[in-house]
Amino acid sequence: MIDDNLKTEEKIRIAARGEFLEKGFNATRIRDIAELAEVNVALVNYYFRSKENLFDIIMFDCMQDMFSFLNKIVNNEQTSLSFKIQEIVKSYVNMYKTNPHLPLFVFREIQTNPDRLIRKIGIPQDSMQNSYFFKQLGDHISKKKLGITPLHVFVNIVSLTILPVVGKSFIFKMCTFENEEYENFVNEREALVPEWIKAMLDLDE
Amino acid sequence: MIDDNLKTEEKIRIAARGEFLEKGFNATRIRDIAELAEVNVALVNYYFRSKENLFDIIMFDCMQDMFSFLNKIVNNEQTSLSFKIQEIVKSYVNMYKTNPHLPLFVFREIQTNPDRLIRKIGIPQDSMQNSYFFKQLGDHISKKKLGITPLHVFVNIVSLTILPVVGKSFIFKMCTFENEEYENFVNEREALVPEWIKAMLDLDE
DNA sequence: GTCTATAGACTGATAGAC
DNA sequence: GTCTATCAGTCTATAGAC
Repeated sequence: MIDDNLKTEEKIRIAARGEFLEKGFNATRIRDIAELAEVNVALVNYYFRSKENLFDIIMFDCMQDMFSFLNKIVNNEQTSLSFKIQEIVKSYVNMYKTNPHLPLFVFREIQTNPDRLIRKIGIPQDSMQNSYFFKQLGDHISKKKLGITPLHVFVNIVSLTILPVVGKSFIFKMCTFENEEYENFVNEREALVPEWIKAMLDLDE
Repeated sequence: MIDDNLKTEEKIRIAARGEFLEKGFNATRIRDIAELAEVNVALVNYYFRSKENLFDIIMFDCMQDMFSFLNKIVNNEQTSLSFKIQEIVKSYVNMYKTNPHLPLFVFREIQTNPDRLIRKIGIPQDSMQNSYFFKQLGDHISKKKLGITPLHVFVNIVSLTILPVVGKSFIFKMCTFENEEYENFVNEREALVPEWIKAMLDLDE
């Protein structure tokens, strides 16, 4: 599974990420990480000092994966509203394909231990409300005299895109699905969600 | 916090639910449950035999809370499409107020241990796809010739309503909020989400 | 850097007195 | 039913040999 040619440190990192994302901090054992990485247990502590420290490193990466591209999209002053909407949706659908456990993991861990994360991971507060995207949305909404706020629109985009990922098991519980079918379902939404949002905003182009 | 006049068994049950919902199975310690319930540690095992058994009981209740009202709404042949949409949204917003941790907890635990849950908790498979609600949606969609499926609509309703709950911490990460403000935000959505869904469906009444 | 062996801490569960 | 005391198991972390 994990490439043998990688350095030990990297093998541990990859294995740890897989385990933490799937099981969370408490249910993950250092022994499992070591086994998955095909290295000796003691090496995990040798390279990363403690389980908690290793977790923080993985978590930092995850937060980056979850937020950093978003900041790039929403602060680009060269792109249109509808382009930004498409990009956000596309990015999260893509995340689903490469990292299906990521959003649920991040949601849960922020909630479980918000202090540590806010302290360690430097995502600027208010990064959304001060973004160029929110300014564009605000201008558009007042021009069209719609009875909503930029925040509702943003939350709608995220909701329609991410819930099918974090709530996959919930949906599977009520509807029969093959995994492959579900992939199609999510792919369909990559095109549909921007359409729905644009309709909500009475946005043409 | 927990009423002293309750029977011991009930005090433990309430405390356990609080702990499991907030921290999940692994991060919860029997000792914490006992402390919160203000009873001796040994009594938790006396009444519930094991931590796992206690968890299963709590989980069963949670699944009921999460799914049972939904089945009632979607299989009612007397109510209109738009009424059903409103009811689903209202029920989940209400759940947010009384049980804010419930959806995230359920999502996570179904994913972590899907087998056990499917075995023990008797929610009929396909309950959604065979529901009267899906039939109504299907009829309406083909009448209006819309390019979507009932499942997309249902997922949209759940997404727009539940993501602000499960992803609360995510949203807090990017936007400054007081808890009270956020409650308002969710309340606004209780009226907005049905409007958005109806617009999506080109539904008048 | 990598291994074995083990210390040290924590947790779930129970025996037995009241 | 409730309590104290304790066992048995598991896990992280490290000391020390190679």
